[in-house]
Amino acid sequence: MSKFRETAMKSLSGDGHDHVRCVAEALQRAEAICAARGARLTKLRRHVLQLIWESGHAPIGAYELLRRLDKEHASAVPPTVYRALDFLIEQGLVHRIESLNAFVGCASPQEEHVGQFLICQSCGTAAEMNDARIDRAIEKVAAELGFAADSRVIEVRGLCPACRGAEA
Amino acid sequence: MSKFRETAMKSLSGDGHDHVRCVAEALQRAEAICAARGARLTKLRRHVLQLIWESGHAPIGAYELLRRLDKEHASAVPPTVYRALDFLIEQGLVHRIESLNAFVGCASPQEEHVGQFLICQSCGTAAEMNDARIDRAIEKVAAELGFAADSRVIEVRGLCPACRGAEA
DNA sequence: TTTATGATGTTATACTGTAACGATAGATCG
DNA sequence: CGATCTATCGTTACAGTATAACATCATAAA
Repeated sequence: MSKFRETAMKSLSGDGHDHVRCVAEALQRAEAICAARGARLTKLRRHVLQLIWESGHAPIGAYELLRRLDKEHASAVPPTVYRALDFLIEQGLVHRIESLNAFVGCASPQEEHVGQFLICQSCGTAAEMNDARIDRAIEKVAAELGFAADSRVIEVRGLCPACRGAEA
Repeated sequence: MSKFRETAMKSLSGDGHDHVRCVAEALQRAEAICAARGARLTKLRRHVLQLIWESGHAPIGAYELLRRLDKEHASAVPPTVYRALDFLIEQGLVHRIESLNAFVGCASPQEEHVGQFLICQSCGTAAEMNDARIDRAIEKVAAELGFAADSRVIEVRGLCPACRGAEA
């Protein structure tokens, strides 16, 4: 498996990635984290998180989540899903992709980190880099300008290894 | 003037920045660039660009532009302003700030560059870094993962030097 | 001057996100 | 256990962002 795929823990049949298991593990991690913090991962929130992970490492929009949620949760409306998203983001279980107005499961919710994403323009997969070198470079330049950096949005678009290969 | 201010060419009265002149120069640059390319900087497009620059280095939303445009351009509706923005972005005269759904004039439209922004959470000013070190760091990490980087969204939020000082 | 193209006008609508308030269910404490 | 308090969720309404589709107009090229 390529490093990108490993990083993205990508599914898409074959390639050694068992996405059913990947989703299950993500949900288990979430349960454990929330339990440890006394945060309430309710049925609804868990369901939204599951739908996000089932999207297969590709960011998914709030209204698409709503459509999928609706099948088992008739009363779902926009605030329903946005409130769940607010909670999940607050707990670090989900990241928002600004350039897509979409949401993706966090690959390592235990660790503090800003989200740094590689987003494939062909297959839609978003992989987290979370590389300290990028962070340091930004911090350095900001400091040179006297700017106190806080949160960051780092979203790189391009082609993942698999899609690069497929293009040739 | 701080490096940040120099970078942002910020206005806000005093501090040595003549924003009226700054706007005029930005429009002149735009005229020259479009003329050289055979691109048509029409009255409408020029007006939108002017409104963006008059916003004073703080990103401005499409609907706010629309409201301001309306005063001298009664027929303006959303497509009017979005089409003008499409043109201006295509010509590299304006950047879109993804995390704000807003638009800001490009500080150096002559040079090819991805937009790298420092955005002050207090005063709203957006300064372009456009630093090759950040670019290289991202390129390197992406390459290690086998990812072919294309466009980037780099938006750092925090406090500019002036607002840091004011907080103390 | 005709014609082709690009720019704008116009209407309608899709997509994204939030405010505000009421109802409910879980936790907490006497 | 029952009262109370608070977080969660239900519900309605609406605000904000963006585009599709087609008509009309203006400019540049032939």
